[in-house]
Amino acid sequence: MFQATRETHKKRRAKRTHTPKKASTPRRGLDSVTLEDVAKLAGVSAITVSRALNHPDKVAAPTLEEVTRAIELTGYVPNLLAGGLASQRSRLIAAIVPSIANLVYVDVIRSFSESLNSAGYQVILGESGYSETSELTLISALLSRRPDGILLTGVNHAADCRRLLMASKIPLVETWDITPTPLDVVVGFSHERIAEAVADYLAGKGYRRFGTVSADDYRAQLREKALLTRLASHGIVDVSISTVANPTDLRRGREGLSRLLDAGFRHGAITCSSDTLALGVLIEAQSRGIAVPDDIAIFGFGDQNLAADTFPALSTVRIDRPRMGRLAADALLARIAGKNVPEPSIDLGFEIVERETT
Amino acid sequence: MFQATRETHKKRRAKRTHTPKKASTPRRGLDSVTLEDVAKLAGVSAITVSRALNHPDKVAAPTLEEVTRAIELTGYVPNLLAGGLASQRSRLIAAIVPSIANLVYVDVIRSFSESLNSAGYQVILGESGYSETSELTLISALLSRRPDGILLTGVNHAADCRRLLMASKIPLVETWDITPTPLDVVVGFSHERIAEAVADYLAGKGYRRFGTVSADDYRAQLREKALLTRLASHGIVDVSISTVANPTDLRRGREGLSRLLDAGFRHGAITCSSDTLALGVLIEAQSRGIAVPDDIAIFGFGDQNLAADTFPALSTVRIDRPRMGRLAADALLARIAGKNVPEPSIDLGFEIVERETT
DNA sequence: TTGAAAGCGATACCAA
DNA sequence: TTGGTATCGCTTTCAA
Repeated sequence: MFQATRETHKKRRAKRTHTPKKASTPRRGLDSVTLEDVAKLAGVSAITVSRALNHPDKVAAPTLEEVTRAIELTGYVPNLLAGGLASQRSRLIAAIVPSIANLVYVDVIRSFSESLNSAGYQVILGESGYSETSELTLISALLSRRPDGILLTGVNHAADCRRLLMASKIPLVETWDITPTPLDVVVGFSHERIAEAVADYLAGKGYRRFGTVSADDYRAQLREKALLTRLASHGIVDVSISTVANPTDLRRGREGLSRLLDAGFRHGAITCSSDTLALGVLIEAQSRGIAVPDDIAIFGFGDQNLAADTFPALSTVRIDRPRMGRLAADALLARIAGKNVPEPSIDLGFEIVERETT
Repeated sequence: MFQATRETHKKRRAKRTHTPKKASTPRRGLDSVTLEDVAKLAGVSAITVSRALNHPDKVAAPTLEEVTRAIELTGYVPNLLAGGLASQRSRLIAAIVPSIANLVYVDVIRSFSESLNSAGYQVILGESGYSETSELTLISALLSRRPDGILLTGVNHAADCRRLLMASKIPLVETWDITPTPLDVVVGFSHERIAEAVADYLAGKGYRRFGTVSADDYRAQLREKALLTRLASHGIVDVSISTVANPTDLRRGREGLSRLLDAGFRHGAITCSSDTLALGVLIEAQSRGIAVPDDIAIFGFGDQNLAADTFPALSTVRIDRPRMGRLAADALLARIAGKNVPEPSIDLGFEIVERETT
């Protein structure tokens, strides 16, 4: 039966050709059923099927029912390459993260994707961090899919990236940082302000000796630098620094503490650029019989589930990552809808989570 | 200058129209430069530019150079929606994982993506695990992008999913499990055999009392069941079971041990469905002053960096996840190239990693 | 509410 | 080695 439909269809196509040639090879797989096949079966035109799918409210109820039945019967799967090309809307969102192996970024992407999925979009991920391909190459590759929107991590991008992104005119949201001059919209927080808050907090508690265990990562270093500056303004300059490679894991945290101890650090406060590192430091401390937080206090960052309630000796800075993802999605959807977001710079803020008597 | 080019182009288009109408709205953003614009500038035809991009070896060197220059000058970004539609090759691979928040799956996806990226493909991820949308919906959504290949996690799929996938005729690789009857190709290992090996190993060490801390997850439960069966064949039936929710994290591991202790477990071996859980169990044990592995021995699964060298009290089962990703990519590429993979069922195997005197 | 015709930007096929 | 022409499957615009 579909065979017959197929033939008719083929003939019509052939007729349109001025110099008819051999019929093109029959379509296979998913494209063996097209909108037109569904339309034939439902006794309507292709465009009506398209409407039934994309604007069901613009189609009469009985027609809609007929079409729906035909779609199920044929097992029709829309071709979004064709649809996207025709409509100039790919329903694709590109998201660039430093690493998908880092839970803090993944948390954001998950809530971001969730929001967008329910709005009919799919998210395609690009990893910028630890690969050899430049960010420009990555962005170009993603742009060739003609995404309707883009999520970027951070607010610092190479000049050629900025240029390309601006030229593309695609709605864009930057995350994980804040700036008064976003490319388009930004949803994030100030790493400097966080570092200052932590410095003030710990200095206020009376700590005078400090250690840091930070990942070799742009934002981690940003916080560390701001921390040192602020501590200095409190008159504190006795800070041991340990930088560890990405990705951060417990082992690196353990190593970080070992190195601080090697460098002569004994008592005081240690700030870590992630909760994973903080936990590694805690584990190393415990295995060496160092009392936490009595001998050393440990401060993390991110409020990864890890640290939150499970390890009462760890204080940390809470970032509402799911919220960042949701707000980023909302902002992007608004921009895609053509709205000019009233506030292009959204500060999520943060919260210092105290544990025990850090 | 491009402005002029634009006009010419428009006119040509208009001529082809039988009933000429208002010129269509000018293209914006990325599509403001098309293949044809580049071609004009390079003084060749569109198809030649296309060749220069996709089959540079089929284009004369001087032409290629000319075209390359024109591409740079114009900032041309190919439109893969159009290209994919015309060529029936999207250069997109869909990968479905239970969760992107679980490092073990991410490890595989990363090496998988890396291989595919260098072969000119992009990977689009779908999360099947913890969402409300059914796997069928997810697969349909991904199929509408017309991927050239698909990666699936696991070998058990609902009947309607199998049907849809078979009908799509898209090359497919299943992972994380093994079966003599894959849908297409499978790269993985036998969870049963692993569980049996662990059971034999621990029974051989003389352990007679067991506890398990397993995630509420298909493959974890598969292993647990096989473990129990095998232990029973060793005459061991004294097993306390603790099932924890996904995603597994350290807290859940701690809780798992607490529950086993509540249930009266005191000495013996504990097998965990992930290294994260195992580490949580270890941490809880240490905080309670329980000696590991003297009082209780802990066995993990996966050889997550976490456990490997950093925690010498933990034994585990090593799975070569990056290799799984690479092999999956290779198999998929072969299938896309139309080759019939000689061995459609690739067993990765595993390795028991002993630590201290478990 | 529905349909006809004209593209969307690129590639395949054949011819030159 | 290069180019003309006809699609690819769908949506837009406009008309009925």
